[in-house]
Amino acid sequence: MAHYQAPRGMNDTLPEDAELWRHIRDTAERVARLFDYRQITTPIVEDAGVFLRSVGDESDLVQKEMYLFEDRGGDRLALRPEGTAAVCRAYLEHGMGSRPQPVRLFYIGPFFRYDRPQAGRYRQLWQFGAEAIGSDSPAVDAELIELQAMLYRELGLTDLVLRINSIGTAESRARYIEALREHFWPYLGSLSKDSQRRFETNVLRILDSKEEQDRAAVASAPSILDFLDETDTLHFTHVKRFLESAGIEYVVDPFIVRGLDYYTRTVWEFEPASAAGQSTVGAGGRYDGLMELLGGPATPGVGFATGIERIAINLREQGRGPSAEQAVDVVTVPLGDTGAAAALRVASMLRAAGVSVRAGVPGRSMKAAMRAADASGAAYALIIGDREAAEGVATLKPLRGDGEQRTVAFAELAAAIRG
RNA sequence: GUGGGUGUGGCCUAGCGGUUAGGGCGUCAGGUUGUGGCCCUGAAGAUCGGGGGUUCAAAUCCCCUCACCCACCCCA
Repeated sequence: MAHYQAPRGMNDTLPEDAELWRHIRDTAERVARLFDYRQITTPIVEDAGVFLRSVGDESDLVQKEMYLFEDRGGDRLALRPEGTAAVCRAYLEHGMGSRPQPVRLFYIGPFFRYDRPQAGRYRQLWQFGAEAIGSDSPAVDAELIELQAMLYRELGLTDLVLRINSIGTAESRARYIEALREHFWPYLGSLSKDSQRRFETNVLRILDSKEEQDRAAVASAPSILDFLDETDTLHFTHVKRFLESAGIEYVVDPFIVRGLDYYTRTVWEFEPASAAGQSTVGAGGRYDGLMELLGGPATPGVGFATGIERIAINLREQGRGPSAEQAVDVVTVPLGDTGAAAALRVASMLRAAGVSVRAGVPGRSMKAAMRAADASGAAYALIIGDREAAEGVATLKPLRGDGEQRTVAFAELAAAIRG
């Protein structure tokens, strides 16, 4: 019979990967707390409107990538495709506007996008994200970028390039889009097929076209930075200044655009210097208009999200990450019925004392039991047969390095093992 | 969503029209009496991703399908 497989684009995380994942998550949470960000956990499912209204009806994320379904009560729900809108919904729902501003939050968890899978691109993906809601200060933009940069640095993920841009307000962007249309209009016939389509759907996307034939038209295109109003320009200037004083290297890339409608002003991306394929490791931006889209009062916000799988991929490529899986301290070698019973008691005693113990399977030959103990990587084998059991002792045998085995009373074992 | 590549026991892989589908790693059991790591022996485990077809004969050729991967699209 045909065997079941995990759903397309969704993966099991096996024990050998878990160590790396835990390292990434622990580091992320630690760094977030260093900046006084506190964890928020929202449901994996939201009212579809949370994303439809905020992310933008026209975006690909909503148009073709969102898992939508109706529950038995007829409510229209969505598997969350991203974190920011959900965090903002929670901010409004719980009246966080009356907390000290900005409210600094981080989250980590699975997200869902109905994409065609590829390496580093999955239908269920894990993201770590941080949001600061309630302040439009450029210092907060810089703080988020610094947090994200520190996370990568702490993980040993060098080789990343930070690219930043400002896409202004909805109004200045509208003027820019108009100017882009005018600019590309004369070239339309010579543009690539994709870009001709983008001309209709999303002109901004033409800017990051990889097509050779689009290059000239793109190179001479106007820059969004020339369309920002005075306050947005000033805001961007301050962000850059703060980054400099924080010692964070960046490049301004006026061609960074965003697929989600809610972004305003600052946007940024971290990419491997040797960029290729699904390479963006994390990206963020400011979203001053988002709260109103969700029906709340005008409230500025800024945040980023980073893909755990993509971090893991990059760490593996660079040969970073935790060096070895942690081995158990002790493996018991139970012999005979009385010995097996005693081994169980000793194991629980040791665990209570904080020593990790793998219970050896009774009934095997001693040779097999010792082989298993050795293969486990444990520091000690603890032999408990009928003979030992009768005397209330165990044979403690070091498996690494030299060192003689010795007979130790049950009560002394924990101390003997800890050395 | 578009175009392309790949798919052999848990993992890596040989075979590429007629083989009992071979090997390595791993797993389990042994190598006499309660002691591992090396070595040796043995065992289990594959209808060759799945389904159809061509052929006297298919893991090997063709079609469909599924999954992964690559380039787009898009994004973390």
